[in-house]
Amino acid sequence: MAFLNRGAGTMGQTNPPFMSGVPELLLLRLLAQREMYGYELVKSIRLVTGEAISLGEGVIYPVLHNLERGGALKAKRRSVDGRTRVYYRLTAKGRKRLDRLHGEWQRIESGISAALGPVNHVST
Amino acid sequence: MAFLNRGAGTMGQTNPPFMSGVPELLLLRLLAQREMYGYELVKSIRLVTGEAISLGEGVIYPVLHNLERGGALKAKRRSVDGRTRVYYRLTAKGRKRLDRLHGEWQRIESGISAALGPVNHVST
DNA sequence: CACTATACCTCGTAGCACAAGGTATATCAA
DNA sequence: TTGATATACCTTGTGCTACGAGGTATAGTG
Repeated sequence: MAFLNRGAGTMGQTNPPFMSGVPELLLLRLLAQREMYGYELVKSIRLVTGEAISLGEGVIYPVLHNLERGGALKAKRRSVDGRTRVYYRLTAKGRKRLDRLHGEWQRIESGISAALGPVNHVST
Repeated sequence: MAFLNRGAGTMGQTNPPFMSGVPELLLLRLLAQREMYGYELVKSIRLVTGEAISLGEGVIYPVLHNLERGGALKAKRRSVDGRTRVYYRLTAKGRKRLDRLHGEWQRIESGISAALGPVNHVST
């Protein structure tokens, strides 16, 4: 069935692993509440997830850059106390992307929930 | 800080991506209910997740083999209608692994839930 | 003056999930 | 008979994500 290749072209294009994009989702979500800078986002993610998820700067910064390049975020450099911060703000495009990713996540999450089980509540 | 390398040894050992291991979790969970064979598991995952998650044979079989090698599963070949099936059964070790992965998943899932939002309920 | 915290960044790599393809048998239809 | 479809197993190569490590620079503290 190699002939019904998705994108056409040179071949060999794989779909992103089904569980990926969570870092992106978290970033977009946080930035939907207020504008923040990278280092702050790193700390914030650990905080809001109750230490459950801890993403390093090596994960955050590249994602931030990608999102900006894609037009989902707008960056603004600002100097505070002699330190340069890069603040990110969600654009309309980013908002849409957030909604899409959010939906995808919910689908997956509820799928897994269903598989993991009835959770053995008190039965009727 | 390269000196506080986790396992010691040759260097360069990375942690598994924080969201991985879900295929494994699903397989273990299904096999905790009853013994099944590979091809059946492929279909089953699509079913129980309500089409939300669809893992191909290229994902399932290798994971199955790994789990068996690790002693979490016990395999048994059986011939049905002239077709050879490899049935997998959960071992005690597999049961423990399932519980561990299940716990980890819950931690992560609730972390993400928390981040994604209070869901804007009626506030006090 | 060293150490820690803040704040940005990039590079190399490990590991995972993926598509594609390959083997073989059974069933059904043309 | 031939071909297609479904069952049932498998492995190989690769794309991509997330990861750790490391690098720069400034500010504050002991």
